[in-house]
Amino acid sequence: MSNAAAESRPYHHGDLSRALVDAARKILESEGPAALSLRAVAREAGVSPAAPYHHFKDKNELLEAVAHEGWEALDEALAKARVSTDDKRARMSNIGAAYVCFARDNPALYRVMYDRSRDKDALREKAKEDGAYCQVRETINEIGGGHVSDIDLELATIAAWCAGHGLAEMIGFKHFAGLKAQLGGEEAFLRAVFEHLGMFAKVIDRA
Amino acid sequence: MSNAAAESRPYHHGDLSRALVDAARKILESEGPAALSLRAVAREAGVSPAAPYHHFKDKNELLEAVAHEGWEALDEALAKARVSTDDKRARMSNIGAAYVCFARDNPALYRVMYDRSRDKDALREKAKEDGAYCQVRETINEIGGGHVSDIDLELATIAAWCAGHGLAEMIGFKHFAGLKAQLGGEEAFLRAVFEHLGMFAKVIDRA
DNA sequence: GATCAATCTGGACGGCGTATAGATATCACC
DNA sequence: GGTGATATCTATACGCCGTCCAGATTGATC
Repeated sequence: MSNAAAESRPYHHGDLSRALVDAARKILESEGPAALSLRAVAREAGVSPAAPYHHFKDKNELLEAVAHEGWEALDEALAKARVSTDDKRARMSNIGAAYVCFARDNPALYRVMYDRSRDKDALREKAKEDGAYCQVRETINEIGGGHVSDIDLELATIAAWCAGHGLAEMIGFKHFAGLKAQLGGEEAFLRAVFEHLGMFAKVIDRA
Repeated sequence: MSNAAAESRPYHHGDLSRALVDAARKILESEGPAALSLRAVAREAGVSPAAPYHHFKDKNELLEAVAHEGWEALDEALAKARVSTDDKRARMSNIGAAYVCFARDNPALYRVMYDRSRDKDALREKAKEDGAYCQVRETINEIGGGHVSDIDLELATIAAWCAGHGLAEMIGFKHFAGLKAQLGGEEAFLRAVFEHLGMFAKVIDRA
């Protein structure tokens, strides 16, 4: 079932860059980040180890493409959470839960996304303009009724993002298993932690 | 200056495992995590590529030893911050700042520490018993005047840890440079974010 | 239909983690 | 104090990795 294109593939693939990104995501999901070598991706796509170099400068650029799609998927997940309710506070909580659940459900992809960000010392530019980061900021702004100063808005967004990321990285830790059971599941645990963070307390209390 | 032991070293090193860990930390600081290969560590220590295998089962076990020392250093940094003031709330804030500053000042080491934790799906055991994690919990308990329920105490500690870790991972992002300047430095930025987190609001407000 | 650029293959290079066999030093015991 | 067992280190080798290059194959252009 793997190596799908091996039989009777024409010499020119047609859309190899697309196939390579798909192959990379497939390997990422099924075998984890450690198994994600350029050669393995090429194998999965049914081409020689050197073929990817006609579509990506190097391995890093391929991973960048994978990460890019990850950010888009995250944008979508947050957008869905954002329109899930009319209650402003619940909306914020839902976004937080959606963020962490995305990381939990796509751990390898999430890892690649952040590893690429770290190398550039930046969140993806698009996320800042109109993506996930911006959605969080806009939601906080709504909660604050539009009266929040620019600097507070930025700080609150950063605080929310940091809290979400921190929780996302640790949600899988075995250490938390007992607590999750005690609270009635992972989602309940998640919201309890958010509550303890007094998430965005400064902005919310002012609203 | 590197490869210090190359000249006239006896056939038996004396304390190679110690030297290997030191070499690893040196490479980590000067060249970053990507350059940290077992072979490079052996070169730095002046031994053959196979020598480390008499002291560590594999590369992973060497990194585990490096991470272990990292956690000890973090414990120490937090302990120092914890006795820095009598004001309970300021103490919490100082611990948070100390945590993030540790990550900022030892980025490569911090990365190794967490990468090892992730592979085990757990924070280091010792941290949970009497290390950094426990120090945070104890401080939160002090703030709460000892009246905080076990479950709330655990949740608050997790919340604090997640927030600290999230901020630690992002403190270096270029995106924040303008905001840092506007607020008068990194530490001011850091405390502003903490404030927006309404850090440990639930416990603090109950105190 | 000839030419040219794009795409893919095969083979090569050095570096990696790791395994094995053999050399050498240390130490325990007679 | 010699002798052997044992711990430590070296030399060498294997397969995998990322990457590069020369050459084969293809599709597009005139």
